[in-house]
Amino acid sequence: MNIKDIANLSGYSVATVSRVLNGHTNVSASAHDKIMSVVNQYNFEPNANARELKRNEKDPIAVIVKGRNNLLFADIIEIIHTTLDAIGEEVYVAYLDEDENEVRFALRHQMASNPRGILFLGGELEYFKQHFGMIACPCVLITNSTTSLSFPNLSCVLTNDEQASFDIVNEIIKAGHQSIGIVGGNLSQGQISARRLSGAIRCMACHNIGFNIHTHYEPSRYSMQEGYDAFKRLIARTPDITAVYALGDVIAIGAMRAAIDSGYSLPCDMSFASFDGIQGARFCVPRLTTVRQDSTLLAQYGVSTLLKMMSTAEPLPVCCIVPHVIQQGESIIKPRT
Amino acid sequence: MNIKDIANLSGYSVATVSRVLNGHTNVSASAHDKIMSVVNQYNFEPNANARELKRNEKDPIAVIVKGRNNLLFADIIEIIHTTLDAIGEEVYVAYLDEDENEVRFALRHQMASNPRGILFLGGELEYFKQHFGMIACPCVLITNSTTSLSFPNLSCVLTNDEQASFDIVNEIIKAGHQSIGIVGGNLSQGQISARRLSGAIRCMACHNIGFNIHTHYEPSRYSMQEGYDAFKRLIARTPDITAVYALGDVIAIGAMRAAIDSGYSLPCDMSFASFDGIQGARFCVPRLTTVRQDSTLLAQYGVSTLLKMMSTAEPLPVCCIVPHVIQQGESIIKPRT
DNA sequence: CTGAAAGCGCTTACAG
DNA sequence: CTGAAAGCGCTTACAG
Repeated sequence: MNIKDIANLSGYSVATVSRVLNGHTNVSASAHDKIMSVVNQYNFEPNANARELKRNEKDPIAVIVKGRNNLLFADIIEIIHTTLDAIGEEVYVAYLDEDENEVRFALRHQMASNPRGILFLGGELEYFKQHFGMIACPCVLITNSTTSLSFPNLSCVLTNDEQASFDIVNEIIKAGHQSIGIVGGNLSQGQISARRLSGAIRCMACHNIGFNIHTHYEPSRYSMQEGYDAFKRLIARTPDITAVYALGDVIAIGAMRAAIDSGYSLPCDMSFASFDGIQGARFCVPRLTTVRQDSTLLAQYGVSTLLKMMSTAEPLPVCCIVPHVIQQGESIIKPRT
Repeated sequence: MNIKDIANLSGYSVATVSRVLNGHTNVSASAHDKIMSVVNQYNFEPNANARELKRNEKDPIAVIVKGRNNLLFADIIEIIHTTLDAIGEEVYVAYLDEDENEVRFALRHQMASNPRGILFLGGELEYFKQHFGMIACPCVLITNSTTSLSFPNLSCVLTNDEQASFDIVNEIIKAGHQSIGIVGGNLSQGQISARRLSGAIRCMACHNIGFNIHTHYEPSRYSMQEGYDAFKRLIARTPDITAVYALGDVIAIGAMRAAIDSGYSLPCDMSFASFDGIQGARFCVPRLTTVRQDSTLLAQYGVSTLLKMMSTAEPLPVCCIVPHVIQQGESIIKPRT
């Protein structure tokens, strides 16, 4: 069943059928009604490949997701889908591993499908620096800053990781803690962990609290299991800490579980704070005090920025900082004296 | 940049370029080398729309996901992606709301894109009964049984929800509980919740334990917040229960939090068991005793079943039951006497 | 308002 | 081994 069949069945030409299908107005009411009746009778949908091949030779908006196990990204993708569905935009989502080169992938995808716009969820700035120049369509990087790059077709929307990290560590310090361990991230790759760490260190410095990265910091990937293991290593090395700041909620959930298994009772013996504000943070025991990244805003600004760029002849790249908010839980209390 | 440009640049015809690009063997080594060198120089990728339009006029495998917030599905999708990527199959994923008609969607998608196969994650049998007859390609429904339908191009892979539910409730009863509340699901739609409930009831009946669905059962959608609320309603109505069986881990996590907020201490005052085996179940406090659905096997059997059907002229629909396993946690202990 | 025709970028018989 | 040509299912000037 194709447009030619519909033409035969309705007694009109394929051109007129095509016009009706695309909502053009220069069609008589009787042609419109006749054609739509047979379209509906057969539940006809035009072939997407042929349509895109002609239309403007542009494919749907692409979403390139870096990392498969990221609950925040999962949230954001859902909202992107909902928003774009609502305005009738198709979405193509590609999931890459954390260490894959997303810009290379985008280049290949551009060749094969010529997307009208690309949303990157997560990204390594080094890759952008090297290869992004060959990307032609408007793009938005969500959760990382591109201001150091200044490509004309690349905007970004993100949380101010450094300041947010400062703010949440401030909560720990306000409660009276002087020896704070930090768990999570990998400083050699991904500037995000580095920014969070640096905000934390700045906050401690402001309060004249010492921080030795060799003894008080322990890296970990963003998973419960790795958070669990990292806490165990940290506490074995530096048992005098009274509070832990985990660079992600999933890390914190693993770390808290490790603390409990190590005989600590929470939050009395050890305070915890973290980053992200995933749903589980509000239901775990104790509830996490965390700094919430607004996934809704990240997604909505990401989409609206991209759409604006797509509809403007001379796109003006922007950098959009989404507000964060301290979400009070029960995981921070005064240290034992 | 298209295949014609590559042809000009290399001095061969588009036909020969196309042959090289598709790995045909009837091409001279010199032509192959020359053409590949310019393809690589420009990082050329053939246009996907034009290619699919010609090739066999078939699009990638489609994955139709019912419900956007399902952690088990998220797991399964990830494995599907990985498996299919590895053999060079493209995947198109569509997320529908829980109450959308996935078979109608598949019909429209078939018209527009003519997929070579469809994987349904979740599905309402009623919709399949009504409209699936018009779907032409091989399909596999994951997490629900299609044996009552007998379409020649529809297989299924699922956990035996009824038996798994029986087994986990048996754990509760073995610990000595006599008054068990059940939280979760919605019996009017989605046979899965009904099967889980019925396995639980059968188990109680086997042990001569009474169960009054009006007092001891409380429905809930599959989310932490709804699990929280449902527990509160249940405990207000039926305070004499000593154990709760939640039909999903996320419901259980919400319900446990509600129990704690109601002044219960866990697991001493109230035992919990649930269904699914998501990652968080191993890190929450107390660790959940749950019956694990094997997302890896569900995904792998789903994919391999689909591929087999796609490669066979006369596909033989199968129903594949994936083993479940009781995952011991700390959430079930003897009731207080 | 409508139709005949060109063309989007590919693949694949067909002929050599 | 290679190329000229047809055709996949659409959309859109162009002409009427």
